[in-house]
Amino acid sequence: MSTKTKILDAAEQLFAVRGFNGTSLREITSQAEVNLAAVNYHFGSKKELIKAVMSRFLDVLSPRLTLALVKLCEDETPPNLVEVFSSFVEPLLHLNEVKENGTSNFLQLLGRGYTDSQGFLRWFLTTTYPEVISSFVNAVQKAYPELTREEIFWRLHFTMGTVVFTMSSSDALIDIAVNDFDKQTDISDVIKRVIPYVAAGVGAPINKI
Amino acid sequence: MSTKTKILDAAEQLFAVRGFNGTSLREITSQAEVNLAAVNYHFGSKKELIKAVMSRFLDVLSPRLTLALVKLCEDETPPNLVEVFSSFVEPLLHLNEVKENGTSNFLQLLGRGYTDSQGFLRWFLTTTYPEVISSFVNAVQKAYPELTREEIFWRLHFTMGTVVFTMSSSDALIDIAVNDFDKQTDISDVIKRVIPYVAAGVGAPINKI
DNA sequence: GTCTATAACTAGATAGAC
DNA sequence: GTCTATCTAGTTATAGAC
Repeated sequence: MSTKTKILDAAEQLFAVRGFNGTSLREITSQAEVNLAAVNYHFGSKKELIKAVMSRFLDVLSPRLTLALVKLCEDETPPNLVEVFSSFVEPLLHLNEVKENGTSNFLQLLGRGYTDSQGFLRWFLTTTYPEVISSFVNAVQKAYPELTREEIFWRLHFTMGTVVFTMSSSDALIDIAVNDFDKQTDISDVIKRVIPYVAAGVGAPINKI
Repeated sequence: MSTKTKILDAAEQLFAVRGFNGTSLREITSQAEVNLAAVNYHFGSKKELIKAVMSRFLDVLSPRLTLALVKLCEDETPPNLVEVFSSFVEPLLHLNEVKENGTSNFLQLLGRGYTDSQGFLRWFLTTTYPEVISSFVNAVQKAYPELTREEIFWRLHFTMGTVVFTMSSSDALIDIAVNDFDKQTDISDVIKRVIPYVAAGVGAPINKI
């Protein structure tokens, strides 16, 4: 296993748990059992390392997810919102096959990236992987044509919040669920629970304000 | 204006924008125009300062919100979910009268607190202000009795995510909305938009998994 | 490519003069 | 209560030997 990969793996796990700001290069390199200077040799800076960690997931997820959404829209009959959000399940869970804990790590990182580091990750995501977002907006518009683009904008951000926040604290939530309700739960259960919630939210009646 | 208040005001604003980890005591004291050592003199540590900033809001919000929720549940007819979530509006907007930008700052801080600092704020909130949470769970249960406690647990966390995430990036979202849709928007508009979303989410049909 | 050593800087906290 | 000065420990990043 190369030094580069060792760094990426350690960074991924630590970033997910402690956030980007909360993780030092020293912690990463000591967990990876490589030299501190290796990060700067291989990635140039901490910011570039963050991008590399995210890209490793996004390069796998983005085409799969875009394809699923485009395919759904090709049907004669328009999709419903539960179907739109269900399109995320396979591409997201596929990350578990690429990497141990891939799905959970990725979603937690996404959550971190939106609140740590003043929106730099939002910028990176929207400029580097815009096709995911546009195919998603497209699918929602087909499923619920009465929604204005403005209303879609807001509701997609609410959805992003729901998912990202839930996932960034999913470990704690799963712990609580196991203790309080004595139910074994994992990340795919959480995903299945969140789909009806966000589908209903996006599909809520339009409120004139 | 006392040194203590000057520190609280500066910390509140900086924490909201940059997060707790992302704000140094030096930034706070220099914006407050007080001496660095004053923070430790008045609050003891950065952690205690964070608690003090949050408590200033929670001491006002908590009784008002609890009262509104309890009152709603006293009616003969059970409340609907839109009414439950609408109960939050007045107590939240009231924070604007206590402090300039109070509502927005508080909600942003709440968002920060859930992702920064490994759940220490979650612990602080649930142990110090438990009556808000229990009166909320109670109201939801009255509005939608078919929901199991476990399902309520999950959906309330999804809701927390929606609100907290939206609010922690509300400045950026409002900017985008103003630019892309040419619509003046403020925090109370965002709150009004989010209510139908979360009400529909919590009220979603139950999915057997 | 990988290492040691260290530069250059920032963090939170505190002792002690006033 | 408020100040300066300083401590200790942490940070990212890099120069240069191997």
